[in-house]
Amino acid sequence: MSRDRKAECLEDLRRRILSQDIAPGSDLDEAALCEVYGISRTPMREIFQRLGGEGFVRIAQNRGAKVSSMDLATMRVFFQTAPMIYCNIARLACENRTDAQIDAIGLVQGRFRAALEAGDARAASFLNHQFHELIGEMSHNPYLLVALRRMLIDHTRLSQTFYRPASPDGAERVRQSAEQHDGMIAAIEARDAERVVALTMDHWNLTRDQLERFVMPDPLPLETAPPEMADV
Amino acid sequence: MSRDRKAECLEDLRRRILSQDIAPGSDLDEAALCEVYGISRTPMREIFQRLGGEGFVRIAQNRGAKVSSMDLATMRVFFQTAPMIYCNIARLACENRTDAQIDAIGLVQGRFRAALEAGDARAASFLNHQFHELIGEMSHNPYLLVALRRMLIDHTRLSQTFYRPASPDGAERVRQSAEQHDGMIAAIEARDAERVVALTMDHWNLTRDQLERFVMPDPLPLETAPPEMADV
DNA sequence: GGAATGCACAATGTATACAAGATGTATTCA
DNA sequence: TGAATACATCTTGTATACATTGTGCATTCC
Repeated sequence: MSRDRKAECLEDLRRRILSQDIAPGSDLDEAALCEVYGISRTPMREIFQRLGGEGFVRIAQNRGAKVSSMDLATMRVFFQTAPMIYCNIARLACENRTDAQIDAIGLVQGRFRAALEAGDARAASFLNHQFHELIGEMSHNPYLLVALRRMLIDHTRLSQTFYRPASPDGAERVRQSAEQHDGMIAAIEARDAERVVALTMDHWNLTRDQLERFVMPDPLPLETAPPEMADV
Repeated sequence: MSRDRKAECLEDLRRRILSQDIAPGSDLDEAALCEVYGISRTPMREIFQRLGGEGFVRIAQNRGAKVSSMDLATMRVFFQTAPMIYCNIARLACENRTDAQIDAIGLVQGRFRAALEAGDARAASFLNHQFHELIGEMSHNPYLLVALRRMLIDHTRLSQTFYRPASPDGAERVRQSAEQHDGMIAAIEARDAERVVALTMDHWNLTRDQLERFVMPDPLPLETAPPEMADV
C-alpha cells in the first residue's frame, strides 16, 4: 500500500532532480514532501539516505538533504572525465550485453523517439538518461557503473535545454543524436567494440557544445532592458 | 549521545566488512546489531541504507541487508578495471592535491608503517585502505572517486592475507609495498604524474599475485587428512 | 548603536509501538 | 507417504511521539 507510494516517491524525486524541477543546491523539505507523497518521515528519511548514496543529494548532519550542486569546478571535472567513462562502458557493453538487454534498450529507444516526435522534452531527456544507464548495465562492471551513474545525473541536468532546441541547427543535432543511439544499439548487438566507441565519441562531441552552453550561456543583449520590461 | 554510537556503529560495520570479520554474502541481523551497538532500529536502518549506497551491502525488499558478495565474475571485472582507475586517480591526485592532504597522507603512512612493525595485520590492512582512499580524495574527481571506493572495498577484503605473510618472500613484498607508498607520496607532492603512475602500476603488480592467490589459493595437500584431524 | 546572550520555534534524530510481509511447521486430506 | 494449507512466529516496514539540535529574533548590556 504505502510500499508503492515509497517507491513512487523515490522515482519521482530522482526524476525531479534530473529535470532540475528541484534545483541543484536547494533543500529538500522533509515534512512538506511527506505531505505531498503521503508517507511518514521514517520512509522519507530512508529515501533521502538512498538518494544520498546515489549522488542525487548530499546529507549533512542535523541539516537535512540538499540537491547536489553543480559548481564550475565539478563541471570542469565532468567534461574531463566523461569521454573516458563513456567509452570504456561502451566497450564493455559490447563484450557483456545479453540479448534481453538489447531488447530492453530497443524499447527505450523507441519511446525516446516517440517523445522527440511528440515534442516532450522532459520525457526525451529522461529516456535518454535511461538509454545510457542501460548501456552502463550491459557493461557488467559495477565499479564503472557507479561512476557512470554519477556522471549521468549531471549530464541529464545539464542537457535540459538540448531537447528544447531553439534553432533548426539544434533540432538537427537532436535528430542526429537519436540516429547515433540506433547506431550504438546495432554496434553493441554486433559486439563491434571499435564502432561503438567511435559512435560514443561522436555522440559525446555532438552534445558537448550544448552542455557547455548550458553552463556558459550566450551573454544577455547589451541594451539595458528590453522594451516590454521598461515599466516593471 | 547516541549520535556518537551511530557514527561508531557505521565505522565499525565498515571495518568489520573490510576485514571480512563479517563475511561476504552474510546477512546483517538488524535486531542483534541494535543490541550490540546500543541504538534503536531506526538509526540502524539508516546505517544500512548508507552502507548500501557505499556498496558495502546490498539491501533487498523485505529481506534485510546482505554483505556484498565477491563472486568470481566480479573478481574478473575487478582485476580488469583496477589498473585503469588507480592510475587515473593517481594522475589526477598530482594535479589537484593540497598541502594539507600531503600532510594527512603522511600521517596515515606513518601509522601504516607502525602497524606493520607491530605485526598488526588488521590495522595495516585498514590503514592501507585509508591511504588509497586519501589519494582518491586528492583527485578531486567525484565520479572516479566513487568507482575507486567500490574497488577498495573488494581490494581490502581480498588483501586480508597479504599483511599476514606466511613466507620471507611475502614479508619482503609487504616491505616493498610500504616503500612504494612513500614513493607515491613523494611523487604526488612533486606533482610528478608520470612517476606516480609508474609507481601505481608497480604497486598494483606487486599485490596482484597475492590478491589472485586469495581468490584461488594453493590446493590442499594430497593426503586425505592431516594426523591431528584423524579422530574428529 | 552594536554585539552578545538567551529564549522560542522549527528542524532533525531516535525510540517504540504497531502493521504487514515472509518463513517454517504442523496438521489434514488425498 | 506426500502435498497443500493454515497457523504461529519472526523479520521487515511504517507511523508517531519524544528528544535533541540548529536558527532566528528579541532583549540586554556595554
